[in-house]
Amino acid sequence: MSNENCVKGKYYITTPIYYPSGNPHVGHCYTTVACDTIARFKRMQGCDVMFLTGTDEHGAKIQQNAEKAGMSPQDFVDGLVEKFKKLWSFMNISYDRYVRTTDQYHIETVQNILTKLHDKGFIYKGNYVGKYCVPCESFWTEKQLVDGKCPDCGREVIDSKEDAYFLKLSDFTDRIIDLLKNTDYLRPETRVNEMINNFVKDGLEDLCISRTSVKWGIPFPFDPDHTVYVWLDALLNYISALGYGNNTYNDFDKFWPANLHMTAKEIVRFHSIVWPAVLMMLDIPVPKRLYGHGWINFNGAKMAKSLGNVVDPFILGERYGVDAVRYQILRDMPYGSDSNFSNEIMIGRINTDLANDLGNLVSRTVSMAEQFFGGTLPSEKTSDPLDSELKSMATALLEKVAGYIDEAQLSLALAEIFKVISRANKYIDETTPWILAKDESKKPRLAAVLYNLLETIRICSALLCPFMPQTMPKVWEQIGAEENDVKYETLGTFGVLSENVTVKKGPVLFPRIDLDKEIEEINTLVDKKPDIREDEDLDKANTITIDQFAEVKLRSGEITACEKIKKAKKLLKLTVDDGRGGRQIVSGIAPWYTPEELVGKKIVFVANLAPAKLCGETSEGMILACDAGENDVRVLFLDKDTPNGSTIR
RNA sequence: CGCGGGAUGGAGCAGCUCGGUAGCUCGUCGGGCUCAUAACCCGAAGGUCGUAGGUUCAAAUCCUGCUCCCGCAACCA
Repeated sequence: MSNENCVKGKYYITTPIYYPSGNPHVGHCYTTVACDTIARFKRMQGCDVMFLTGTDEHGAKIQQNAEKAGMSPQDFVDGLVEKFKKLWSFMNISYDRYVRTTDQYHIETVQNILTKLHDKGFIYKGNYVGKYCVPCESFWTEKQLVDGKCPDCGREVIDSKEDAYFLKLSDFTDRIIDLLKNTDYLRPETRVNEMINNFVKDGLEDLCISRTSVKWGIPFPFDPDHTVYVWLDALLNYISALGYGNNTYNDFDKFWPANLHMTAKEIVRFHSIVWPAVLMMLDIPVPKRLYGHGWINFNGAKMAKSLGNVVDPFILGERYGVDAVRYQILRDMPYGSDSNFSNEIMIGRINTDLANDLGNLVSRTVSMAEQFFGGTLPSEKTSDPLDSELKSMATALLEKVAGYIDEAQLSLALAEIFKVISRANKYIDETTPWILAKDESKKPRLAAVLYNLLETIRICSALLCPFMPQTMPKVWEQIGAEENDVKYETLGTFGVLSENVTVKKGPVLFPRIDLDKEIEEINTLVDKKPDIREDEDLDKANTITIDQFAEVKLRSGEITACEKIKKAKKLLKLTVDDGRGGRQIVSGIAPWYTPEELVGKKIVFVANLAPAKLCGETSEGMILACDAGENDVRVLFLDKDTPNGSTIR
């Protein structure tokens, strides 16, 4: 039953391909660690697993960032890919294949598919009469515009009549609705309504899939002036990496359709609508399951003792151990919704679950076997009714865990395992082995108790191995389990370890962390603020001339009136005396300033900024303010006697 | 009325589909034990289940209004 998901003997699981930007934090690790755990579990079950991850390397942003860094885009992404691979190897990610959208075979596939879709009439050339936002390099339909402005940045959009290619999504509205509503393709179910209500219900719109402004992309084979929209490029990785449309790999027939696409919730839209539609166009079956998980939230947790947060997975892994990090992020992610992360939560998990419950259980069990029997259990054993609950819980565990893993409910799988671990600790209290040890005639009973504990540990640790692949083999060494004792087939059975098993105490598996001490150390780490240097370097690399600076006209002014814009959360509407006729400036400082405290204040503003409309209000200029920490802003105020409208230089 | 999620003992959550003694983890307090990583086991305190109504013999659970939070969207000229 739990094998249903790999009856064919194969299991194909994917992470999204990551868009390499910024420093990786624990959030980035979640999807990948989750997939890794499932992949490892499936391998244990005997499935032929293909676990794919990779990077999404095209697009305007990459191009820009490369330019800023003074590198070619290819060199730039090569460097980033190394970072990712280093992280994955550090986190013990057992991916089978790593796809890059700049790989030749992927490009080949994308171009082949474009030709195919074009031939089939699903791609057509249109005269794009939509709106284009230059800074965002994005096209928008009239419907998408907000107050006639770019919905992404709010700037003016221009009419664009350039040639563009479109993907005929509109033909697939009904089939997509059917897929979302009547199959279990998209999970959790709450996302189904969200997608249908927001994007599908009113009919899908054809998707513009070409860009002429972006050079760093895959050119259309039949029109090389156009490059492919990055999302289409990216989605195709799931089949290009199997060899669809190229000759580099030859695994498509074997592994497609994918068993599970794992993604974070914000990209469910592309995976639940565009991706299946493309597959339908190609007459390829859709994947079996798309799972959109929540996010790891970093500021949701109030920090009781003002512990600074470190979210760099390398630092976390070094301090607490990679397995502990893997455990915590999987353990605390609930089905479908978001989870919180903080160093305190992490330390709590390590101390209670890993150190106190699991680590200590192994430690006390092995230790007793050594003290009472010199490490090797005798054959003669006496059972007792007291054993039955522990035994039945341990033997029933496999099926429960396998079921949860098939549903991608990793936190529940872990909870289930730790229930058994907890039961084992209780069992020790019930059976009081240290008392049995004092009575020579009770030795057979004592041997049985210890054996039952070792068996429970064997089953739990084997099931935990996909979650914590580094530490569990150390457990097996201690409890004297051979390779054959932790095979999947043995995990539903009690009594697999040799009756004369020999244990060997080893080092502490998960050291307890002293919370107060750790807080101090973490805070000194955080206090160093290493970001500043990076900023300076960036500044030095991006110098401007004095003439360029002179183009920005800064002036002084006085706020004569101020009110909140009702529709907006962050906007204040300021009336500013600029020494001339006065002007209106809209500013996003409502979270930090009330209108009352601003009236009468002298400020600095940019006088020659192009006017813009924000939430329906015109803004002629921008007032200067500075970031004052994580989530704080301070406006630059001038002395009261500063004349209005004078030039600042 | 843009879309959606949420409000349950100090913290984080489950229960709500199919109404009927409010459960789990952490924390706190008390006890037990000593094999163990000051770990483990037991017990206790602590909740009028956001608010106001309605349906019902009975509502955390169904219906309606309201308040507040959080995502998305909008938005920091």
